[in-house]
Amino acid sequence: MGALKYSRQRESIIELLRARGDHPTADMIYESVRQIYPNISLGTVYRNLSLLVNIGEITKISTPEGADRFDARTSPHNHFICRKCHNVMDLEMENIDHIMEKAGRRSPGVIDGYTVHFFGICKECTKK
Amino acid sequence: MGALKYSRQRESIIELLRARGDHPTADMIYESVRQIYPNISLGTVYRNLSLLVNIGEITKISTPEGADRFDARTSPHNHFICRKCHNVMDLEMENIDHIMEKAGRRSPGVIDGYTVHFFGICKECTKK
DNA sequence: TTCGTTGCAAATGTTTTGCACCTGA
DNA sequence: TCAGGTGCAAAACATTTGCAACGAA
Repeated sequence: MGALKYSRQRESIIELLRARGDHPTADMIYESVRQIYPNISLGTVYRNLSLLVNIGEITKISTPEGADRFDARTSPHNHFICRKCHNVMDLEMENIDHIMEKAGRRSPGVIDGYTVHFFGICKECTKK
Repeated sequence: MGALKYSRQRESIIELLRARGDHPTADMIYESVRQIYPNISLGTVYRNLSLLVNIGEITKISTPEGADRFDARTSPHNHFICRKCHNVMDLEMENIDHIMEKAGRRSPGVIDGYTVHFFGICKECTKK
């Protein structure tokens, strides 16, 4: 593949993702960026998101419900997913990288990473 | 919702899932069950899988690549996912439920479960 | 000029659903 | 009998891709 070239669309996507601290879907990002570049297409959003994930600039979060989420925070951290509203939230907790070593002992392959999703009902949904 | 009624299709799906120890997609299950009930439809497979997941008879595994996988093994265990062939494999390892307590301390909601996916290259793919 | 990028639309892959008929209890 | 289950096909989603035009280097 060739060298990356600047694109205001891509820049805008990554900036937006950094500005909002949450974990929007491609479509949510599309709707947001559209307020600045009304002509941007959903395809461009998907193309750039996938490119940014590939170069490690952002992270993709796949959940059992609905579309994939994207995260500008690349430092390792875990997520809480609400079973009711399906929102994905950051989870501040001490490092648990030791589980990788435990998993590696009888693993069917060499482990180079992991993701943990914690499930439950979020505070907002508990109120209702 | 009303009471469950016996159906040979559902029975066949769950038996098949228990027989093969792997984690097939809905379509793989469809193709397998079709050898016994050639008239079964993909819709029926999806409907039953989702029903079985809801009553806790089986488990659904969502991965970043491709269709969801299904697992007849309901006792808690973790999975290894190959970044190359995207196969999902069981991972025998000591219990790490303690991470739930750690996560719960500053969680944005009450945690009632979690899933861990370990990533890497499986033994088969390493050979190639 | 070159080649990555974009907008648009069509295509793909996965999963859900409406409906008329079938079947277990 | 009758509510749940099924097959079929269409619909609903989420995501990818072909292509001609555009734009950064």
